[in-house]
Amino acid sequence: MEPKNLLKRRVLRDDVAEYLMESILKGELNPGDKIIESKLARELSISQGAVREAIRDLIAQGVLETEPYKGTRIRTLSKEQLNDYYDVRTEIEALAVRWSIIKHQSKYLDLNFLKSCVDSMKYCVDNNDSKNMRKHDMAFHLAIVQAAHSESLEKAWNSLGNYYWTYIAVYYDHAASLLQAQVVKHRTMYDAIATADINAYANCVRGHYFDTNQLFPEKGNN
Amino acid sequence: MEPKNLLKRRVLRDDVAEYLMESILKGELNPGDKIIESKLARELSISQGAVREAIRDLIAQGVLETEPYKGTRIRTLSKEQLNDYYDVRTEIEALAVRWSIIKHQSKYLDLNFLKSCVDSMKYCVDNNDSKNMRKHDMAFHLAIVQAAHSESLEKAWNSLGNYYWTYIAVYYDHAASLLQAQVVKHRTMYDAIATADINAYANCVRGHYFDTNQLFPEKGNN
DNA sequence: AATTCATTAAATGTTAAAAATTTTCGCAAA
DNA sequence: TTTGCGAAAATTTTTAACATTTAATGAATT
Repeated sequence: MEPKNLLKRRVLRDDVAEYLMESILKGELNPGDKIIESKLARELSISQGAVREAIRDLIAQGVLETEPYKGTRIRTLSKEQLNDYYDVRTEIEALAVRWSIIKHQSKYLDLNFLKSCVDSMKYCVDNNDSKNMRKHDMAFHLAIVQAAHSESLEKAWNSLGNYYWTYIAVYYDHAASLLQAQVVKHRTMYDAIATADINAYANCVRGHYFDTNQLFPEKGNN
Repeated sequence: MEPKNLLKRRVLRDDVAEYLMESILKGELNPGDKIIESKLARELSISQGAVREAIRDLIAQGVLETEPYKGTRIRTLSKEQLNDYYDVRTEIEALAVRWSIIKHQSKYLDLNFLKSCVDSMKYCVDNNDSKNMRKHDMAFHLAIVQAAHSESLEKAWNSLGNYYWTYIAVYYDHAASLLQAQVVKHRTMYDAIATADINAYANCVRGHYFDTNQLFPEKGNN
């Protein structure tokens, strides 16, 4: 047995970061919006320092962006940047599948869990619960990345701000038909992994482009 | 013309982070060593808050690691972790070369600069200047990653803490013969890129393992 | 009308000190 | 010798106040 840290101590910055993420995911905060340290600190009845630390962490996760003395904003990506993001994420996940199969003989690949994720996604779509749908979506992809059993690969993947962007994409475009298509696509991914067909997985996961013009209609600056 | 930020404002945390990196690179701080905020703050005659922010940034870059209320240490990697790190880095750089050639027709690939990096590396090796040798080494690899013209890919690459680990590997093993071999290897990489031979590059850059048992001899805890 | 320049308010960066937690160390008991 | 307890010291976390910078406003000037 590995002596893992079962219970991690939580510090204030973790709560703030979580609160911010929730606000974003609930749509209360949108890409481009400014985050004012002092205001947020007052709102949560804590000090400015804790907020600053949370902000710094979210910047590292690719969710926020900042410039000295200018303030912090929720990161916005142009359509080119968003497609670039998906390209990189796709390559990393494809690599994860390859390694999980080739390097570790699928030792860390929990097919049952992956299947349950897809099933849950379908359930959520049928019940129009797009929020939880995204959670299962993320769980699916995270499980794949972790199956590669590579700390560095997981680090690289996390630096992309997946949790955020995966949500954003759906937030702006939650047509039921598209969600259904997502489920189908994930089922295909699952099949590819289950049969250890690395090429099939790569092909499936690639070419996953959004009509980002539709996602981010041009609008005035704040 | 793109309205880029030519001059970025510097804040204290940047100076602190730089100071810490220098200390590490000079060998004054070693993997596993603890960093005490209050002591460092006194040493630099600044407040503890600024140190904390710098630490948070270096954690994101994979250089430091921390646990709530327990403090911060310079990250140590087991030999398995170090090899894993190189595996991931290698894949990302190979991908960068592929994209720089296929997606952008080598538009952002500055062959002259790459060549100058290799030449500088050779010069440093001949003059036994391993420190600057590493700088040119890093410049070489960074240029390759940037040639892919992918913001997300560069982000992922940066999250690995390359600057730090590249140095560490050499710090512990600076046999001249090994440095010479490094130059040869980089020349081979350059040739592969110059002739747009993606496979050759991938083959060359792969299998770049260190004898990490030698690099990190077992020793007692601090 | 457009531009420059002081003034001012708001936000970020920085410092310093209090509060909370962990670590250390002495000492008694098994 | 080892183990366990408790107080003191060291360190991290959190707070609160202060300093600096930016952005906006408006008067003065060209």
